[in-house]
Amino acid sequence: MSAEVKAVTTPASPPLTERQEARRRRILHASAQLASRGGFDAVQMREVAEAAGVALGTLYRYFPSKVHLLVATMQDQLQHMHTTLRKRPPAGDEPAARVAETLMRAFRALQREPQLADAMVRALTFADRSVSPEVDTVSRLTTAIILDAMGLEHPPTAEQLSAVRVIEHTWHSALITWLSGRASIAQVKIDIETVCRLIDLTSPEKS
Amino acid sequence: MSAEVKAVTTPASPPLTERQEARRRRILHASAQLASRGGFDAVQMREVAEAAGVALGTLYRYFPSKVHLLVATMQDQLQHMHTTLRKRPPAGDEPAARVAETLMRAFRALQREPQLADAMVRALTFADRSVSPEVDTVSRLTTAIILDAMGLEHPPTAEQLSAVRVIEHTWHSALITWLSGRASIAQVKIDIETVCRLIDLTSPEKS
DNA sequence: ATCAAGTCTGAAACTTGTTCTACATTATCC
DNA sequence: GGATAATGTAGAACAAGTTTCAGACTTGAT
Repeated sequence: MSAEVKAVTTPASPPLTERQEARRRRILHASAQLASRGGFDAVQMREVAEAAGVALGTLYRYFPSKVHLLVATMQDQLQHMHTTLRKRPPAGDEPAARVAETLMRAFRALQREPQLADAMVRALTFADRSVSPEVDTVSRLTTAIILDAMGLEHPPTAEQLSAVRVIEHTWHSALITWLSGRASIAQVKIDIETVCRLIDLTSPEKS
Repeated sequence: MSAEVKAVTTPASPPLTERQEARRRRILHASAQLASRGGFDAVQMREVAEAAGVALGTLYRYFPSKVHLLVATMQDQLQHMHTTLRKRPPAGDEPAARVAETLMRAFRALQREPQLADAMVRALTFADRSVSPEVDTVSRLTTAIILDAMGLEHPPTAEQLSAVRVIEHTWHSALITWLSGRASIAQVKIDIETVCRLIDLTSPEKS
């Protein structure tokens, strides 16, 4: 029904034991919890460690910096969102409309936890080179969501991939302007819809 | 020759004395200097203060946080760039081509001081609500540069403004992915060119 | 010239991300 | 089951952004 979508997973270098997996979960949960309350600033490493029942040193062994932690948190949340979005695929006829609908749905989901969104997005854009692999994973996840929404019959062309990248850029940046109170939701909607026009423009079936 | 472009300036609440203006300049200069060396991390408030020959408390009176300082630095650099770009307007026939050319020129200018670019852009996207006015000024400056490059005869339509916003989003976000080593210059170029197609798409003279 | 208000300085204190150390616990391998 | 390496813990220590404060200096009005 739609082009094959490769699973986006982390390589998970050394397999974790059960207790380690549980620790990791507890940490991510604590991180999301604290972020939901007070955003980026409220995610304090000592508090995360305490809430997760883990020593500070251990927290740093699992996530080498606050930004790593929050980017991993975003990865986690995006996974959820991806599976949720997949359950009810968008209804529009045109790929552009479907992508716009999907992104606005994702946007409304983030609206429900604006502080959490703030923490994750700020971490994402603040990340430096040392976090590139993790940020890349998030980027691939986002790409997967958009491609999924397009519902292509064939693998995307290079042009389409470029359009998707631009959509991603717009998505992140629009999110930031909204989170920092410099753009209204209506404006974000317009921007998303505007950029989604690029999809039709780069569709190989265009007349 | 082109639609009127309002000057983009800060309101400059209380007029500064000469010595204060000089201090402000020294601070911004020190900030840019340090940023050029080691990027965001190298701009340490104590060092900026010392290099500018000013007490730490004074630095904080002029710029209430490191992010404020770097955003102001960006404002400053953008002003320069704007006047520089204006000297030799882009040559293309189509507005889209002119905008793409202008942005790539700006991009190459930033390439010459990648660390400085890093510091400014990271600060810009990391800025929270307390920096909104300053970030807004930067945004207006960027918009002015793009509108200038378009060389419109008439004031832009709402659709065009939306396209310009999307271009700005893409510009910032693409810059970030390049700065953090996740995208090549070639890729940035493609993304810029892709998004600039929106300009033609939203041109009122379209057939 | 003088007084008051506002500004600047130098230095210390405080906060939070990050690193380090000495020791305890757990896992792995023989 | 015991040696041993890896992992986890508690807590101190360090780094850099931010705040605070007492005293010195400028400035503007009278």
